[in-house]
Amino acid sequence: MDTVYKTDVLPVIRELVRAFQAFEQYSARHVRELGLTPPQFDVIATLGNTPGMSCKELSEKTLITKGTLTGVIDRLAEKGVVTRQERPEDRRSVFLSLTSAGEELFRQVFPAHCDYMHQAFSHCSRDQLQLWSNQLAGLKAVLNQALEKQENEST
Amino acid sequence: MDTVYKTDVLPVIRELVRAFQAFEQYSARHVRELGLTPPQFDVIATLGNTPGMSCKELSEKTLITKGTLTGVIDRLAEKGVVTRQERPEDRRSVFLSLTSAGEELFRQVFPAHCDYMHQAFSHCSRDQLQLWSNQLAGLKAVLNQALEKQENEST
DNA sequence: GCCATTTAGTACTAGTTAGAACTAAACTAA
DNA sequence: TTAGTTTAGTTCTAACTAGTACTAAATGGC
Repeated sequence: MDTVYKTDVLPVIRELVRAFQAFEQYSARHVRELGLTPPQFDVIATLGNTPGMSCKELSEKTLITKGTLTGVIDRLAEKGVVTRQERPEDRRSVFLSLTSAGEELFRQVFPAHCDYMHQAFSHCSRDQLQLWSNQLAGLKAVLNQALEKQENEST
Repeated sequence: MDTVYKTDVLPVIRELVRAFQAFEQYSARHVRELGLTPPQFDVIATLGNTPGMSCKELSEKTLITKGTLTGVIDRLAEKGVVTRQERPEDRRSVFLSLTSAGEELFRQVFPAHCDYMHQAFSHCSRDQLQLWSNQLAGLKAVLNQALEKQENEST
């Protein structure tokens, strides 16, 4: 194992942040044209093609924290695309699902956005895409490991 | 060039978002312990070791939009770590720089955070870090190219 | 059964975000 | 010069964000 110098770490971070921000800008532009915010799209995409799920489960899948999710769901409920239902088996929990208008919206918006994202990568080879997803998975794992270690140390 | 299927694109995006969020969480935890928010740290790190710069230049380097930057600078000015000065040669522009307290803070906080980030990658080889930064630069370039194309089409 | 703890979701705060409208200053072309 | 345009920064709005505190319900140990 070679020694890691600080000059090697900063470029990784800089490029990660820059790549993410480029993705965010490109993606958000289209999502906003569709009349949604990125977190709202995220929720609709996650609830689509499922019977529904709890707030907690949705939070884990979208990586939106529960405090934030309350507000996002509020606004989607106002638009009439998501409903909250009580769950008799656990009365603390809320069952979230798309309304029929929500399903309709999902069918419109989700494939359109996938196509849009797909366009950005139309000139990339499958091998390149494979390499990116593998390398990013590795980077993610390293960071999550560091995060876990940090969490254990702080207790 | 192989045909790119949609199933190849989504994993790249998912892993990019997950990797970025893992970084954000890990990094922000330390920044908050230092009494700063991530954008505030970003500004101090960018102004450190420079004579200062305009709002526009700072905005370009940190990727914080000008509207947001006004508020971030307001709060840093209240803390007494950043100052706004007029520029005689262009009275529309503002010259931002660290105060001596700001310089002091920079010298404390910047190396500490670099060390902290460095820890996360202590078990990675230099080759791995090189590969990540190269691959991320490539991914960023593809996304920025798509973004530019989009901007030209919408005019 | 009862108390302590955990869990699910909401409420609240300070700060960040993008985008659009706005003000003032600088530039540019006729 | 003078009108039109561009540029720098601020202001404003709606929405998101993490973190913390809170309420109510469920669970676990005794």
